[in-house]
Amino acid sequence: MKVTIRTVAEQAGVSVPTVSRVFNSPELVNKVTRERVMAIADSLHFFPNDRARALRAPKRPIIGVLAWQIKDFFFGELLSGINKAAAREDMDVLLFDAQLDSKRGMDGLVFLKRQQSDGIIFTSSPVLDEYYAIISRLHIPVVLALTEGSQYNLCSFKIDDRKAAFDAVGYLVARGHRHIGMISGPMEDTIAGNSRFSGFREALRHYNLTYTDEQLAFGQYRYEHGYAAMADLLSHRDVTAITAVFTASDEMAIGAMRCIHDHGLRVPEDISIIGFDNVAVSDMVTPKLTTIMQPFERIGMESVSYLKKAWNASGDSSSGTYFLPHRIIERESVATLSYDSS
Amino acid sequence: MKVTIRTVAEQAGVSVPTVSRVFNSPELVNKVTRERVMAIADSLHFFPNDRARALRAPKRPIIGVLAWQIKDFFFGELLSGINKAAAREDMDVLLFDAQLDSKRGMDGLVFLKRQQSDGIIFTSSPVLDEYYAIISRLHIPVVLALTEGSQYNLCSFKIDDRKAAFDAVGYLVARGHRHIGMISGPMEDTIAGNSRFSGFREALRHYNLTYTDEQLAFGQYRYEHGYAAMADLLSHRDVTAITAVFTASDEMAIGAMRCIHDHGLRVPEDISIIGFDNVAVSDMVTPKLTTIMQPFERIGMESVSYLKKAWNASGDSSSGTYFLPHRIIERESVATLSYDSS
DNA sequence: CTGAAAGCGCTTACAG
DNA sequence: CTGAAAGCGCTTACAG
Repeated sequence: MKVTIRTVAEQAGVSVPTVSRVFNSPELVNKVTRERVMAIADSLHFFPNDRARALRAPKRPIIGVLAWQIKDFFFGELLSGINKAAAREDMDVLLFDAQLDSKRGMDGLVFLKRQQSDGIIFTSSPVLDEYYAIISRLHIPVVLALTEGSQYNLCSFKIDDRKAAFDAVGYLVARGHRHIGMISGPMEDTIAGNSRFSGFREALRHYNLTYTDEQLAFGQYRYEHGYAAMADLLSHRDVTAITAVFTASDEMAIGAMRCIHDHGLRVPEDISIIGFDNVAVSDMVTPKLTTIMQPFERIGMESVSYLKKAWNASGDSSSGTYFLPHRIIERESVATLSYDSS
Repeated sequence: MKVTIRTVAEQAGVSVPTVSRVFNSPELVNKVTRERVMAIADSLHFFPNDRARALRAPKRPIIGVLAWQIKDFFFGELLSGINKAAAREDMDVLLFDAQLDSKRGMDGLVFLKRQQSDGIIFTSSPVLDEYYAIISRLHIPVVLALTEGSQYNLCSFKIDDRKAAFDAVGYLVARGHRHIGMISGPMEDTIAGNSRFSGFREALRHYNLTYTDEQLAFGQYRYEHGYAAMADLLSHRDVTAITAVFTASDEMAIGAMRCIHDHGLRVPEDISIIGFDNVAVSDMVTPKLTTIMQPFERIGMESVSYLKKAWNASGDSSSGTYFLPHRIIERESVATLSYDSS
């Protein structure tokens, strides 16, 4: 029933090594034999077992990817970058979806290792001590994408979240906004939460803008959280007088825009919104969302290059955080205020 | 450098089989030995090679998934369903991204097979003869998700696209629309293109509505295609008098809504739109999109169950197309017309 | 309870 | 040009 290299050898009346050679170094085998073997292999629908082969022969490198949640809007773009780079470099990629469950994430790390990954790309979720405990025993290079772990001496590729947040506020200020609110991620999230908030806070100070707690609301990055947080912000508008809101994710920005709409106000005429991510949908909503672009595909590709370098440097791979350039994508959700309104 | 079961055995002063037992049937080995081996394995950071193991022992089934384009909005949901079901059933999943390239798709099929997939879920792209030529030699069950291949005797899980399109028109008619346009996928696409158009056409006949070529425009499912197609439809509005448009994908529907907006018209007051898919974003745009829901996660899960059944039935797996129920999700993009407007 | 032997499907020196 | 032998990392009867 099961057809292996051996079945082919028997049918063709040659030895197993000969069949192997037909597939791996055809030039070493006599033309007639080769063609006979090929024909037999074909008629038997033989496919070599790549896993058995990998046991003996040097194999294509395998990149393991740990996804925090595969459904995330940006994950597809990140993975797409990983896949493109891997295809170009003749590597295979193995994916594991943690489904937002950190226990499952830890299992995933072990799974990827046991499946012979030669390196791992760990995405988006903050590195916890429990994760690092595992990572450090893996003895294969691990690179972080869209998250950071400098305290563990891990290398990561991301944008400078703090600076990007600072720039978002700067953009708003340049357009005349002086009262700016923020919808932030949770502070426990050191990357997309805390550091984006810090950049925001720093910018307010830098530009000498007022700040009170009523200018801030929180959400877990999803649409409905953005909606609820905006409702909160709107309820304090009499005291805060905000004319613009910076949001820690595009999805929350879109929720916020809807909330504004439902309150009978308009974006950007009454309130301006600037998002964060530049996921594909931010260009599909009306008004189109002005936002901070994260180069997801590029981050995926850089992560792959890093792993490749780490293998060659075998052992002492450089650590540190590599900031890839972010950029402001100007679209339709931010209005320019005339000066006398400040 | 490389630590295998053998390294552990040597360090622990036991044989290789004993180490193997410690990991696979710990109850068979003496407690002290077991604990010593565990300790050594731990200190050496030993992880068993699951691929070598699979060569000898009965392994967890592997499901290969061929994605047509991983970035597609709905693919994440489909894959999420596959992953959940696979995790529950103790199966592993292997993913290959064709990146819209049918040559790469064919390579992917072979890749998945050679990597020892026990079954394959083939997604979304129509089955071509070249694909089937490969599929038929794989000798493992292949199930289609969101596409169809009854001419090849393949089993598939999807919704009844034709019926769903018919229902979309029915919904519009029930709300008083008599002049209905469509933005269709390409006719060469037998699933999302041709069959949805057929359902549309049939419904027009069934409800006795007029039809001319000017009521139809085409696009490749993306936002910009929807936009362009809508511009086309709008340019003939003086003759077609359409008050509603049925669209073959949500993404095109969203593009169409933007086009209407840019022409100074409003959805749904001036033109109603009904989409197809119910991807996550259709609930995030304004107006929220009324659309046909495809149960992506469920389709993913059913595909997994099918493969499981096919393995047990070993050999003669049932073929045929299984239609999962679609549903109309009523949101904000369709207006109810008063009768005298018809 | 533990080890020696055989083997999973393949590859790669080594002879001839 | 081709085969016999050894081995990749592991597991599983079979003895003892």
